[in-house]
Amino acid sequence: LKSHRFLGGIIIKGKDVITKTMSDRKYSLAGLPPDASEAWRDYGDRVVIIPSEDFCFNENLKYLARSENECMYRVADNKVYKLLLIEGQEVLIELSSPDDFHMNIRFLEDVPCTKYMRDLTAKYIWDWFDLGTDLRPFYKMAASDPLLKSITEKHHGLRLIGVPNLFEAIVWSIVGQQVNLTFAYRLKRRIVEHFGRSHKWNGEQYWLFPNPCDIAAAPIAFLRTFQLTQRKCEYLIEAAKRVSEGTLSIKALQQSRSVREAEQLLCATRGIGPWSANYVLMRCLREPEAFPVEDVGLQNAVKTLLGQEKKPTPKEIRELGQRFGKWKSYATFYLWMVLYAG
DNA sequence: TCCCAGGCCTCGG
DNA sequence: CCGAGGCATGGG
Repeated sequence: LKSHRFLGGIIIKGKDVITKTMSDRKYSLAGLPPDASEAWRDYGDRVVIIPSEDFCFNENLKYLARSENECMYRVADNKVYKLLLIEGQEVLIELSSPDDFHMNIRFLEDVPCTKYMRDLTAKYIWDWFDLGTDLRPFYKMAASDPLLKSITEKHHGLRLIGVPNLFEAIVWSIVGQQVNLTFAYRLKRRIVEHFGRSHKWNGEQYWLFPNPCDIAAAPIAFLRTFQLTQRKCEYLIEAAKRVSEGTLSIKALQQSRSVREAEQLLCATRGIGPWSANYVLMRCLREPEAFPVEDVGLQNAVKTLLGQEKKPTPKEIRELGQRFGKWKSYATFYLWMVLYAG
């Protein structure tokens, strides 16, 4: 298993000077926790994840259940169901928690026959829930921040749920531009249900996200029938080409020398602007300083919390970001909860 | 009908 | 470099 990490550096963004301190992150996207034997226990037919502290399964469930139209997993009866592709093999899992802290991974249908496969599955979940991050410094910062204090207390134990698949993160960021979320989920579902692989279990269908090459080869006219605009069709196809060619990859982004450079790499693809780039860096690359300033959800959350009439301007949001330091992405994620959970 | 939606691109200064 | 305007499309 490879271990990746961003490199540190200084980046200049507008008038802001941000000091990068990424190397202090304990584990990253493809890194195992320091001691896997302490992070989960393998019981053969199931695996029990043992998070580090500051984890509350139910808070994460609230985020996962935010939309009825989400097609990449299913939340029902306080359990999460998801189809994974591990080493080319389909693995259907059920996630539950007996005590709101530990997570049980149950393998539905075929139990992976090797411990290696079960370890990779556990690691996927570990990464998906960002269990390698020590949230204590964030909570310490948030406790004295008027904007974050109440929501971080209310949703204590919420993790920044990731989108581990780069292509999925990019597609979602393009599809979600300038349309309401209900519609965006519908668009994504149409794409996934046409181009993706699925597996039926117990009367429900579970989907893998489509391969970029299939979307790269799709005619625009056909994508248009999903009610995507002409522009978005072009953007999706272009992005799909770059991901399938390898021009855009997790590795390339991780090898960027700064967040700024990673942002520029993403923005080099037509249709990916500052919002999409930061969204992808936040959800897929887990860049702590990623900050989607243009995000209307973020703006509305701040507006609500401050009880203002008008949405804050991007400039005001950027100023807020200053005091979030290297926790901008986490602050954003928690602020979003204002919209889902009231 | 009108405004809004988890923006991006182009183009004129 | 920046700001305004156009783009497209469904939801409420």
